[in-house]
Amino acid sequence: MDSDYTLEQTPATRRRNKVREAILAAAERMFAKEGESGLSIRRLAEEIDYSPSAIYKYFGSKEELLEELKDSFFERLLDQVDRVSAANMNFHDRARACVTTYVSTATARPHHYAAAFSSIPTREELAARRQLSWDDFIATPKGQAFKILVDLVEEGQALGVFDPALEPIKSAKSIWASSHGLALLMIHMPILPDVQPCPTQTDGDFVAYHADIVMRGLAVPADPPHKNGTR
Amino acid sequence: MDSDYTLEQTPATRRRNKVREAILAAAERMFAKEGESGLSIRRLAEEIDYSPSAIYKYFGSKEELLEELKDSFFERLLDQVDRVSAANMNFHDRARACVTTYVSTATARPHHYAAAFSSIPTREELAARRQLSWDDFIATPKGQAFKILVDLVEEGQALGVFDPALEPIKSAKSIWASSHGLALLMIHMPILPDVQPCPTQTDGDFVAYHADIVMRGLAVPADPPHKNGTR
DNA sequence: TATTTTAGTGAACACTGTTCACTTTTCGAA
DNA sequence: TTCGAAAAGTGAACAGTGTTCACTAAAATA
Repeated sequence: MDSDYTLEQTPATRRRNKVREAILAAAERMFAKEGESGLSIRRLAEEIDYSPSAIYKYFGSKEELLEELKDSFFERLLDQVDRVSAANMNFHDRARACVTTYVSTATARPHHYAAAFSSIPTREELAARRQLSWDDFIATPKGQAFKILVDLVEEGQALGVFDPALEPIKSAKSIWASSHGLALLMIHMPILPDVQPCPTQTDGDFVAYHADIVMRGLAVPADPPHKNGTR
Repeated sequence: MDSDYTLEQTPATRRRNKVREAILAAAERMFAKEGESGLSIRRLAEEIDYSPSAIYKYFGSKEELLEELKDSFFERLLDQVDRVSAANMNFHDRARACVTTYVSTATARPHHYAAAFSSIPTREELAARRQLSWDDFIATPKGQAFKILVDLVEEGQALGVFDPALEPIKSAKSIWASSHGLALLMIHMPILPDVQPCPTQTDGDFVAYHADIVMRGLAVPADPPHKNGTR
């Protein structure tokens, strides 16, 4: 136990943190380039001139290490979107910017983003997670990202831009799904944008295009929902 | 080489196909339950009472085997959506059903769907894929799925339901992104639907809700795009 | 200075996908 | 039917993985 404030690090802990950071930096580099399969503990150890078992003095397992990479990435992502959501723009541009920022930050580090949503919970894990309350969820990074969207929808409704009949939480989930989907489609199927006959279109443009369509989906409808269009 | 029609299988090839199917069936079972990490060649061999090396007489590699599982899943998925897209319903319901069918088929086999979009192409692979033409793309299963959406958008525009100013290909990509995103969000973050204060909402309901919002995004807009909503 | 805690290592374990020389079985033609 | 070739299947081995653990060397503490 440290006797006084632990804020001032002893040389020992400073050295230790330095090694830890070196491990993380090398892991980050390898992971960004080759993804989870390209990051092996042994190659990582070789990269930083340590023995493989040394890494286990800093991280409990490879999964823990990866978790840290993913988490810090998602926090960067959250930070970017948070900043944009508080920017000084008119509502439409701001809302669109939230989506485009999210997608472009995600696609800038494809392996990180894909890995951040890679785990498929089992039945038991699912049951366990059901326990956590709304407040607990909102405290997690992903919960905070979600809250940004909920607030955005509510603001849009207050401004009369979004349909007041929509439920903010559901709408936020819809926006997230649409953004998430575009990001992953661009990551895993980057052919799509280029197959179109008019190759003047770039990736970034389509992201904005998609964002606008998403916004339009929440807008005040033209008239009572169509019931025509029968075959 | 076979002298006559190869349609009538010899006992040898029939036996061979039987073993091949047995391998695929066991692999399918293991993969559906535990995903890619839970499917090992050795455990698979044990499951069907063969030696690990025997499997390599039927599949060039584990990746090839997985490819076959993923492909056949995606073809089932495509088939489902294709059937729905040709069903006898009014346009709105049919379009919505395409999305909901896609999502629920995807989430019914989470590991399959996630794996079908798991590969992240490298620079070189990307350059290679850029070569393939629109016609080549449309011939692939994913291209066919995409084409269903393009046709759907064009039909909606012809019916006056969708905004004629939208480009069908871009709109189709937008729909796919939104559907893809919801499917993966439900697979990887199944907490989301349940955190809402009103727990009467079930998963399936939200899929339809989301599908409706997606449709609204393509609908004829209420009036010339809003320019208000300034902060 | 003596002792205890920490940092780091090398060898081992239990896995993995994959290959290859080898045996056994099956099949088609002489 | 017999003989040779092709196919089916195997066991051992290789190279790789994550992880553990007894062990040494160094640093921090008393």
